[in-house]
Parts: sequence; C-alpha cells; structure tokens
Amino acid sequence: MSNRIRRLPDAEQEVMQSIWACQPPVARTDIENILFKEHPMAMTTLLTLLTRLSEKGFIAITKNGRRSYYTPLISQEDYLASQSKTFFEKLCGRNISTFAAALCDSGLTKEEIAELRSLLERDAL
Amino acid sequence: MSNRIRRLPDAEQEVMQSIWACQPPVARTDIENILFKEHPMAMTTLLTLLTRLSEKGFIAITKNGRRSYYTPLISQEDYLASQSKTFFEKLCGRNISTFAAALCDSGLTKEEIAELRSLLERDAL
DNA sequence: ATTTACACTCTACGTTTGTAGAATATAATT
DNA sequence: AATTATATTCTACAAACGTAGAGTGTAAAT
Repeated sequence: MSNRIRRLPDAEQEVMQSIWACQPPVARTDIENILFKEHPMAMTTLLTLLTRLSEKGFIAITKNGRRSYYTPLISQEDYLASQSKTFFEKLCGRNISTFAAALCDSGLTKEEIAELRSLLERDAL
Repeated sequence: MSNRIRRLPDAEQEVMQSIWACQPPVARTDIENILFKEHPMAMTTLLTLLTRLSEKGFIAITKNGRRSYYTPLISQEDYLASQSKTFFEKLCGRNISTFAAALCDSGLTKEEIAELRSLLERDAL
C-alpha cells in the first residue's frame, strides 16, 4: 500500500505524464514530442522541470555522454491512486454521495458513467 | 452547465470548504470553528486568505459595522464538478478504466465502492 | 469622553512555481 | 586541431502561496 504522494504543480505534472507515456529509458526528445503538443515551452524550461522532478524524487536522471535519460521512480498508478484518495478525502470529505454527485456533474457521458460502473463492479469482487 | 473553475491553492480551498459548511451569512468565527480544528493559523492569515478568495471571485465580503460577512459566489457543487472534470481529463487522460483503477486503488473500501456504484446507477437513469 | 478591546487591512517575507536566457561542457564536423 | 552545433546546468525573475506582525479604524467598557 503506497504512501501519500505529494501533488505536483501543474507544469511538473504534465512532464511526468509525458514520461509515463513513454517506454524507458526516456530521452528528452521523447518527452518533447508528447508534451509540446499540449504545452509548448522553451527547452530549458523543460530541463528545469526535469531537475525539479528529480529533486522531488519522482524521476532518476542518468547520463550517457552528454545525453540524459529519465526514469520514473513513482508509477502513474501510485500517483493516481494517491491523488484520488486526496480528492475524495479533502474535497468530498469522505462522503461518497458527494463524490458521486461530483462525477455525475462533471461532464461524463451516460455511457462513460455506465462503463465506470461496470468496471467498479468487476474490481469490487 | 457551469464553466471551468480554477483550482484553488490548498490553504484557500480549505477556507472555502469551511465556508461551504456554514449557513450564510458566515462570520469569521464560524469559519474559524471549523477550519482551525484541522489547520490552525493566525487570524490575520485567515483574513488574508479571505481577501484573496474575494479577489478571485469565490466569495463576496459584506460589512456590518466593523464585522465582515462572507458569502460564497461559487457553489461547492460547481467547484467539485469542475475539479472532477479536470481530474478525469488531466490525470486520467479521459480514460475511464484508468479512472476506475485509480478509484479502486485509492483506499475506498468495498462497501464504499458498492455505494458509489449504486449512486451512479441511480443518477445515470 | 477616554480608554480598551477587537475586527479588519496593509505591509512583508521566505518559498514555490512557471518561465527562459546565459554559461558551460561535450560531441560532431570541417 | 579548430570550429560549430547541441545537451545540460546556472542564474534569474516575476508571480503566486503560506504565513503573520504592524497599523488603523470602530465599537464597547469605564
């Protein structure tokens, strides 16, 4: 059972998600290809964010010549689970009906909600 | 259908939740009674946060003599729905199964998940 | 009326975040 | 070997956050 994981600031979170979407070892260009479609930024900005993610223990940076490679140290699953928990506890006050109402009002389609329900059913067994 | 609502910083969000938990008109002491149990802070800190919430359009501040009263301008329901949407889109990439997995790993009990499922069923009709 | 108590606003400050140019180091090219 | 290109690190800076003391204005108490 993974412990609480701090919520990342938006920019760093987007970088993490780009990394998670790649097969390690992840090069800077791999990240750029995904990240810059949604969020263009200077290359040095990206490198700053990568340094910060490393300082926070989210990734390891290894060098090969002048190139760096980035490896996630925290899995997307663990991060998501932790953020879900925080969301449920801090925003919904551990109240399931509040949570359900939020989901239903959040713009999920009827189909998506039905799918979610059946997935929850499967997992709950 | 309410528009996207910015995510508040943690401290301001906690203040908002204390306000939402009260019956308006909400006085500073009402907020303190709820907020300080979980998160003690100097009274002036609270007042700073209230000012910032007002600047961001989350609350209205009205004065009666030397006292101020605080009224939410954004409902908890709208805020929650918006944050759920952001969570689903930004963290789960609009992927329902990712979302379901996150919920199941988030420490919700089997009972809570079952309750959530039935609530979703009801609302989806 | 004067003093005291209190509610709020102003000012402040260290840290974090988003952003990127300048500097440095190393690999590739001529 | 010298030059050029490029990947990374350093330095920088404005804005946002979390925090709270100093100052101000008003109501209550004497």
